[in-house]
Amino acid sequence: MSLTREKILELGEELILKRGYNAFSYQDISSELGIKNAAVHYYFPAKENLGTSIIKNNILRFEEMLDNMNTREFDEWGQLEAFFKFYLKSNREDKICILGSLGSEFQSLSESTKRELQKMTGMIIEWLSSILDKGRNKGLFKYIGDAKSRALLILSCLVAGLQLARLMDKSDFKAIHLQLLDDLKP
Amino acid sequence: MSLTREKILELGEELILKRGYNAFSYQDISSELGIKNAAVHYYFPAKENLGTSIIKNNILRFEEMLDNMNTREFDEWGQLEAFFKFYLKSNREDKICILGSLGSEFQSLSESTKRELQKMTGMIIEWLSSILDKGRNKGLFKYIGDAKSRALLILSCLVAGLQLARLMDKSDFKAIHLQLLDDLKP
DNA sequence: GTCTATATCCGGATAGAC
DNA sequence: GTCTATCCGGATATAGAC
Repeated sequence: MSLTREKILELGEELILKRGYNAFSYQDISSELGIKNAAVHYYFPAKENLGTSIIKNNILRFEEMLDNMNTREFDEWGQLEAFFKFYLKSNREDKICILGSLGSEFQSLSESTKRELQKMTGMIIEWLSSILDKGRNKGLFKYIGDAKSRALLILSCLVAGLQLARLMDKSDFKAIHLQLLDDLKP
Repeated sequence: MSLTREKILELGEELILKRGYNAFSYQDISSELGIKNAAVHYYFPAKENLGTSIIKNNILRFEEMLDNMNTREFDEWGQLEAFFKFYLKSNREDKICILGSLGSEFQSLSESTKRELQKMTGMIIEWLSSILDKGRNKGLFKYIGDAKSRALLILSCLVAGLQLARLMDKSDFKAIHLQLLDDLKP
């Protein structure tokens, strides 16, 4: 694993979350890292390769988080809170969620990037549905309707919550976050 | 009011909602309308003028909707449903909400476009808060917490609901929509 | 693995004719 | 109000040297 490659992935992701996929260039990355344009192309021949790799990276980190929570035997509340923590951190750093960022530019993405984004979104919805379901069965959560619909609602709140809060006032995300928690309490 | 100008505004908005602000060019517009690049620049000298004007247009349409609802004396449920209808229509047309589209690319927008977007978002949140508040006082709605937090939550659901539904499955937006309604029922 | 150099193309924008 | 023509800069991408 090359360090430069890691740095490119990290910076590329930051640019997507802060400015958007179509608003950054390889020059933005190379100048920031003190390398040349061509060096970035060495690792990621085309921009779509970089985009797709960034999503793959996010999938890996998501899976690591799940492993970690399984190891530590988090209950469903704990798992949900751990997930929310990512969003709270993003909010602090003026970053939005990658699902919302790339989702907004979806029609302009390459086919491989689209597929990877769909894969990641599907994984998150599936996981969220499952813990909402298990948690309700245990009496930890209370909500109306089926688990998948509730997962979609909660994920939507988080995704656009970051977008709106960055636009208006960061404390708005706190408000949304608290409402989500309160709504789930039995 | 020039017809060409109207067409540019309309098409520009469609491109923002379908592909994203940074993913369309003046060429996209001129070729589609059968005119030349320079003609678009005649109406909107710089792209940021077009972006800002599109938001101003959206604000006007929002105000018209409010007037219309006042004239017809819609109650709070009726007003909320009319608002939701816009989103259901967008979902059908593979468009997302302009707040989410431009919000995702916020950091890359010009200052005037940013300001206009903030203005529009503020107006919507304020209006939504007020009908949620009035409706609850009348016993039409039921929800936990203050009206503004609830408005932020609902708006977030709608905004990212469209993003996620376009990405995954259009019927996902239906599910979110129904959950929102059910949650508000007394 | 990173560089220089370059090719190619595209996007935003303007000047001036009609 | 729309056109032709053009400029400039920037973005993606590649070839080949080191």
